Amino acid sequence: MPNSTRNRASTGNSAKNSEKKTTVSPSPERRRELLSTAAEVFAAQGYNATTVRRIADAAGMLAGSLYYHFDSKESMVDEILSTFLDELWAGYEAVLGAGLGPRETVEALVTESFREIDRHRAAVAIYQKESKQLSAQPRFGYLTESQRRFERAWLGALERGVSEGVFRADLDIRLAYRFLRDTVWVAASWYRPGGQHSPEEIARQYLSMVLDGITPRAGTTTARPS
Amino acid sequence: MPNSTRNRASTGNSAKNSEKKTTVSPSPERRRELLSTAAEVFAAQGYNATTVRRIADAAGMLAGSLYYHFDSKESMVDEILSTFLDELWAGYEAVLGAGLGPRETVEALVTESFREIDRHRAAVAIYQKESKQLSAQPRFGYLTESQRRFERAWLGALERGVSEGVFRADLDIRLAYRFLRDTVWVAASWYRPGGQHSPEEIARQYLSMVLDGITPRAGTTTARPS
DNA sequence: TAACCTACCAAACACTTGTTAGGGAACTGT
DNA sequence: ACAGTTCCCTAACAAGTGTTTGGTAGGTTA
Repeated sequence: MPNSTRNRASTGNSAKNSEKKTTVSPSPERRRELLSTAAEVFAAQGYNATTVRRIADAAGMLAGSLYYHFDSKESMVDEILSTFLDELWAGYEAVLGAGLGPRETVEALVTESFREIDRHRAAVAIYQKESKQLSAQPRFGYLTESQRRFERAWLGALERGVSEGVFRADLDIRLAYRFLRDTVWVAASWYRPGGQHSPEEIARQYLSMVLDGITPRAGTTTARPS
Repeated sequence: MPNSTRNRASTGNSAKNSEKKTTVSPSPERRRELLSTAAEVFAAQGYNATTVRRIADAAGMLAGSLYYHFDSKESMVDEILSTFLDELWAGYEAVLGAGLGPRETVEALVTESFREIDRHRAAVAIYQKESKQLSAQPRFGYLTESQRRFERAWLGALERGVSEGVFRADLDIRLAYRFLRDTVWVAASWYRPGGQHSPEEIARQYLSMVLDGITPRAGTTTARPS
């Protein structure tokens, strides 16, 4: 039995959102508030470990009341993840379409990623932990699709960089891709906004390590005492 | 109400295992078999999302039968994680006690980590995903303790390396630590044993990127066409 | 044959889970 | 004063959860 007529259509699948409802439509502002606290709880406890009542607690209401705003627990993560990915790809496409060189593209992608972590750290953490399980369900197919776009974008920049000589040619490029992708996004698990490092500064440090390594480059003395 | 007298004491807390039971003691071999399949399911579905009946299914028996071998679902992860950490630290301590230089220590730690991922990929994946939540419970306090040992070992090597000049001094060392730690262990999420890369080879590539970066070093021509 | 042990099954238990139905208080516009 | 809308509460539901209890087939030992 489908749900009643009171709820809005989920924004899920990050695409079409068409349904005419004249009966009831809860305010989108409250929706966003609730989604924000839900995302926080999801990120902290994990999706499956989070009960609807816990979210309601954090929001200062009872479990059933959440269903005035949302169809289901599932549609909450759906909306959290899809709105995050929409914003993420808006930023990514801006970078990819700017006609930058491969090295500058990688730099811009990394920086943009850390900005996104700064803005949506809860959503990123959820994406990190649960996307693998969620993407099995057809409803969350856009997660798999996004992952493929991701791979194409990064691999493209890396390959161009290798052929242009700005990246090393002796590396397994697929390994390098996973290396980059992981190092950037795991940061969401420890990053706390308002800390001593701005996202741009973290990006700079990460890029410095990824591009040049953690050992001193030519020109610096490699001391070897004892 | 505590559990009955039939089960063995959990090997958890990775330390003392003292209790005299003369009534019943299931064979340790079968225990290990079951723990292995349980670890596989936990790693694939997530701890909370995994039901006891699913584990029993994968083991070819009924849910209740698992309780002949184990106290609880919790004690299963406990034993999986603690035995993994025991083996891990055996390898780590061997490296740390070998009197290597800072760079060689880092290389050995990374290589050892990938070997551990090869052997215990399921346990590593579980550790990655659930340790944060689990460590909140006092039963899993050894997870937090292990994390601290981890930090000390890595930070120590990095600091020594900086003061000896083999690592760059201009990096936030704490950031570098998290960078190293994460990049190594996330590999468990995509690594499949029996693939085209041996753990040692993956370690070599990772170390090459981490130590020297993904851009060409001095001596190589940095082409810049157009 | 008898006693015993190992390793499982069958069936239920108490509890938690996501979700629904109906109602009501506060505020709005008329 | 009225109806309407928004937002939440109370109370319950069915399904699924981890766990327990008692039983039993098959092997080993005496």
